[in-house]
Amino acid sequence: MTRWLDDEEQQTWRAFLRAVAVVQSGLDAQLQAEAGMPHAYYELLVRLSEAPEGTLRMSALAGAVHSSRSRLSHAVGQLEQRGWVRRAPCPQDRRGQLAVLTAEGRRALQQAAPGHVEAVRRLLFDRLAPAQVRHLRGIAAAVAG
Amino acid sequence: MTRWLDDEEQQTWRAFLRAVAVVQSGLDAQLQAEAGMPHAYYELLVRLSEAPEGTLRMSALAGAVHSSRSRLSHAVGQLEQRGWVRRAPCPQDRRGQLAVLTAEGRRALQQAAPGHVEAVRRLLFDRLAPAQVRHLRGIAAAVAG
DNA sequence: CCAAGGTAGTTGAGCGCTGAACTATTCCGC
DNA sequence: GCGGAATAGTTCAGCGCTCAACTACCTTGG
Repeated sequence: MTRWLDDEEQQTWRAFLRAVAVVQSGLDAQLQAEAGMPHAYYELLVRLSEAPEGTLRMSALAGAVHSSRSRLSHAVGQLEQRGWVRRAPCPQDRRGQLAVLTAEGRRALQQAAPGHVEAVRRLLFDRLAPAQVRHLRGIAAAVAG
Repeated sequence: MTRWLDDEEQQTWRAFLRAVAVVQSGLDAQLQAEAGMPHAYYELLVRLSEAPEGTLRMSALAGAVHSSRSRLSHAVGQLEQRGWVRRAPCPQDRRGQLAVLTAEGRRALQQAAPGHVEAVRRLLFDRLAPAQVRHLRGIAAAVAG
């Protein structure tokens, strides 16, 4: 009944898990060491920095990083404590909150970015041939669904 | 100086992150819901089940799943509390500990496995063409390093 | 209008992980 | 052999996440 994995699939699966672990832990280690933030927080800063006025509704930000509302609320709380983000009431909807990137937050992001990009290259792109990078794009898109 | 990501790399990277998040959260959700354990614990049970006598030195088990000693110690503590693993002193090295899969642990693994494999297929393999699976293997191996 | 249900966001408890001490044992060079 | 370094494993504090309430506000049907 169960469609078990054959040997090749098993190997692919385990290599996949290992690769993901290597990339993620490497990424988190680099950001934590050099910028004092986990990767999830870095992504929040990136999304905010790309938004007009560095501002996004909480729910829009949650959607952008595919995070739960709860997680985002905790995370923004942390970012706020560090002075990288501030909350503001949403004019159109009094239930809503805006997350606003502060100047200090933008500075923190700019300082973190080069090391982060370097890590992304070192951990992922530099290890792949150009054809593999092309393939990865399609694979990732298909899996992301 | 910094080798920034071009548009295509950016898209690949974000798709990769998203794909990984989908697979991991889907996997964890399935195991948590149907077997009451996180994926990391499932992997420990798998590695133990593959070892002779269902037994491995703590450090060997840590190596097998690429886990820190600290993390493993906590995890085995949990598995022990659930009766799925027991600890035993290591005869050759009095510093050492053996993690031993119990009959109950093996049963828990057998019950969890079909649903887990189904999730792996649904989240990863079913979304990829055969050629993509072949490519993924090489990519994952290269990144796992 | 206004009550019922949906939506936005927060909060609190508990879990798993990390990194840094800490203990106990073994290994190694003199 | 013996004293110092390395190794095995545990423990603790703190962090980020999940899940389930909970509050506050908006929307919609009667």
